[in-house]
Amino acid sequence: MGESVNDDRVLWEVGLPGADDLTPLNLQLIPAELASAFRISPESSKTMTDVNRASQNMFSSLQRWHSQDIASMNNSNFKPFGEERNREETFTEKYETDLTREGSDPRKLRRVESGGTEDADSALCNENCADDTSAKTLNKRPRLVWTPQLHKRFIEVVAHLGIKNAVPKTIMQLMNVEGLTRENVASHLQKYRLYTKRMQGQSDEGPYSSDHLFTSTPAPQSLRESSESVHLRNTNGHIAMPTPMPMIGMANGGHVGMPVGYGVALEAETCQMSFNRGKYHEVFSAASTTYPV
DNA sequence: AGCTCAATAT
DNA sequence: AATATTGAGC
Repeated sequence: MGESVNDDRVLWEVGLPGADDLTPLNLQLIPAELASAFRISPESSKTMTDVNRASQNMFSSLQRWHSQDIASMNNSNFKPFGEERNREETFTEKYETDLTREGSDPRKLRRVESGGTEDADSALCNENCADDTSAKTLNKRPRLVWTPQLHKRFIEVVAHLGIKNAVPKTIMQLMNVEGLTRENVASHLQKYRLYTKRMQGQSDEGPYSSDHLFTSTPAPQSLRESSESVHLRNTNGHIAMPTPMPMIGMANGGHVGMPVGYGVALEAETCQMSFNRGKYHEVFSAASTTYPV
């Protein structure tokens, strides 16, 4: 428990002290008497929320550092997420900071009930909040934007898994994208299957045959009915899909009123992939993966 | 519990 | 148009 913030983001486990061996960070490290004896001004005490937030920040900076290869892997002129660049909060930080509730996967905390904060807010809202129950409390997740980067990883993972094993949960786990839900993947997968089916019927090419988007990426061997992705697994039983990817694809469909910060798929220009007759081409325009009719 | 598919909603 | 949600059947 203590050694990982989230099952999907286990970075290290072996050789590190367990939770029981560590002093909880929300406790004062220096006894009050000792502190005053050395004129150390006491730190403000930390709540679990503070500690969790700090952990999240640390995790995120590690992931940012880690994800530079992802960013540079895409030949594009995208620069790795800059260190000094004003850092966007990750999706997880923004919506799922409360990790204190043990045993519950944070991504399942879809909506949080607000206990009795309807006083001042509801006083301010006069007309259109009757149905909306104060959007703040709903804490709704922005819709996922399947950027080319995300889609590429999706494709890679599906290819790795093979047809039989490419199910939403497994895909989600292998993609290792923070904040990505099974529902996100299921929805995308459904659409993707429809697309591939259409492609099947329309040309001689199967879905995985000549589209270099599908074949260029890692897994030629498992394309055909691989029942084992065992060789991909590491000791955890988790899969060795290396670099965790920060959630960069969240956006609000371009609607107003949403604070900028988590949308922002990389830059104004991103590379859009679209598919025609089993081939793909790249268009520079708005950013999301499309399956043209 | 989870997968898939269709229909529907946003 | 893209994604989410829901519900049914398995």
